[in-house]
Amino acid sequence: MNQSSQTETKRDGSGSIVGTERRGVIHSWSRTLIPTAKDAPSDAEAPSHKLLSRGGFIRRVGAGIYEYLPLGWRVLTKISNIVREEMDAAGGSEFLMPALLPTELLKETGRAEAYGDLLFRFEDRHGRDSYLGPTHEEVITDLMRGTISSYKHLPLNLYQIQTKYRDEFRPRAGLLRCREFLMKDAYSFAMSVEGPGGLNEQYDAMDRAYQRIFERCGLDFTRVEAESGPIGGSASHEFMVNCATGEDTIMVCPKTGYAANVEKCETGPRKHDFAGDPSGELEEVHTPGCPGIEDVSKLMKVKPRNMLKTVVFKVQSTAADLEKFGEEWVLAVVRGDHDVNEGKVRDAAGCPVVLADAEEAKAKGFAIGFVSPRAAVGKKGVLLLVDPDAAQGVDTASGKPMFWVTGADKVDHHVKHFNWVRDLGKDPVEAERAGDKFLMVADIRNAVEGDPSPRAEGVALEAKRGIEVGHIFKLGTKYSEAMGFEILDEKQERRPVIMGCYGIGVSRTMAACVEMIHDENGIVWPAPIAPYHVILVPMTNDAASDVMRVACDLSGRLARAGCDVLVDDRDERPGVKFKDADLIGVPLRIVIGEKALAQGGVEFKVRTDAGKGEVVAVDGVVERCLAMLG
RNA sequence: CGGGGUGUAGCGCAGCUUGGUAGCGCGUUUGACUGGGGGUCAAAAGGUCGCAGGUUCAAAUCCUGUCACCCCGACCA
Repeated sequence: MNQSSQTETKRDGSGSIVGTERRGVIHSWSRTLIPTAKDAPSDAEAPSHKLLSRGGFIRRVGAGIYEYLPLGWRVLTKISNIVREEMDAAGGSEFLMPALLPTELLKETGRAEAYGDLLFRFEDRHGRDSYLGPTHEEVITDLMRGTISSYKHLPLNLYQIQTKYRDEFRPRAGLLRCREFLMKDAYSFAMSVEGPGGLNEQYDAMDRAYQRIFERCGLDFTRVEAESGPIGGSASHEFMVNCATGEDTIMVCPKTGYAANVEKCETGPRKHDFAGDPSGELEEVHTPGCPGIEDVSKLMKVKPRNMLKTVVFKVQSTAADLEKFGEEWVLAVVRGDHDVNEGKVRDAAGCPVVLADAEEAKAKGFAIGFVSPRAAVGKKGVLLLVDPDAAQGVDTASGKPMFWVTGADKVDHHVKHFNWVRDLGKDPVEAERAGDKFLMVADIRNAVEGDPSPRAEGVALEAKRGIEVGHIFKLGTKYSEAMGFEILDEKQERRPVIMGCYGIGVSRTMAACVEMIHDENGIVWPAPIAPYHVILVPMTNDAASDVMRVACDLSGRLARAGCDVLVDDRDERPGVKFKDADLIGVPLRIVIGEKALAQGGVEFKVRTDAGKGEVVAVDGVVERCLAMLG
């Protein structure tokens, strides 16, 4: 086998094994597998799922598991190759790690627990605990600590394109949320954050590479600031394909271009004022079995925006930290129609926090589900954090006293007419003025549409939907410290290596592209990732005909010019071929029929144009294609 | 994990209430006619009705269990 492949290399017409110009492929529809269908499987809902299924790109094997048929694989290969080129250009080296891994690897970072049920775990026949990799930080850190021993080996950036596994509770939307999916993951290693070869430089290089990758793929995308999430680390950006059907919400400042996901998005300054007269006598209401805002809202017929939501956090830190911070609990208060943001609570409190364990909080005297801001007063070591929109004594819209409903601090009860000054247990206006360190007003909620932009005064944030296709993180030393990946620097000091990690959901990108752009006839591929650039539709498949001769000649010329060509040589009626050509979304269609051919022409049509297309001289059509494909 | 739903031919579905010969459309095969946006006619192939028990002379249909899958929610690099 080796021998024959060597021979073939020599037969390559170029006589060289490097630097040859790319030659396109020519495939016949009848000699590949493109099972198009009129009906999508009944479980397909998302447009990308329906169209990729109907077009014969993918086929479902099990929940969240898909076969990539030739058409689908061609698209994935094209995306992968763009990713490869840009990663290599940015200094990355491709390699491959296993997907099947011993769970032992996760011991040092504790991520088997952190991932929980999302991790595909099982025992092999010898009883060894194993898992299928959802990501590979531990694996590569383990590799590197056994391989790299000097700062002279750094900086480095390694990447792989590989199948990943996540045991999603609910896979959905076809390729958009799978249990098995194709992903590119890259990892960078550096000795410093700043300076040449440092993390920041590597991160910026990846940032630029990602922008080029998604531009080259022909995607309309937004780069947003993001929370780094469970992977950990210090800075992070997401690349979102702009698409109204996207699962993720991003916030955009229309003036400055600032963009962030809802979790990360800052808000501009918002005014607050606790002062204001009570809207009425404090009144207790029986709300049995209604700990949630929505239930209470329905039961009491009160709008969520008139309710105060109080969420109990526990400070998560060492005894020494406790001494320093002097607080053990954090009560975060936001308006009922807003969501508390844990990251912002952490930043405002100045220490790590976790959502309190219900039992533990109850033991401390918090009536979980029925807590009010008053619960913070009179207890030792409880910080009261209030979002500006909740810290209002007057309803700014009407000018009337603000009507608040909040918990009654006992199970199954809420109160009406809560007033900050009268009912808190201490005067918040006075407390603020005196610099009370157990009362703070700060932005602690997720941004919503209409919030003031943090970057431009008087400009409101807009909400947009997107599909996350890329994510880059500055990891820092999280993994190298946990796993003892330290090497000597030029001063002979042992230091943990500084890491970054960079992911692209390759299979998700394919689906996101279909979500982003399609029409009632089918998929519309951007040329760089289309499975074929041109589909030739001969109106007869009689091999001896002029039509077929021209089809052969044209496909050869197109391929030599670098176009991937699909020849629809099926014995089907024209209507069927046209419908299928539109469905699979090939950017250019050339119909070769006797009538036009008699005048030396063929019909040239761009996928998104209506009608038959335009008659172009056979001799000029290759150039025309190349011009259109840019 | 909570709520709802579905498993019948490759795909989409009917039949189940009221037990008795397994059906329709698309697709597939053969033949003829056709031939520029999913054609027409004729013939044919293809199903242990998710699986396992039970009731019954008889189960796709009723009962019990089980598995799988989907939708909404919760969760989510």
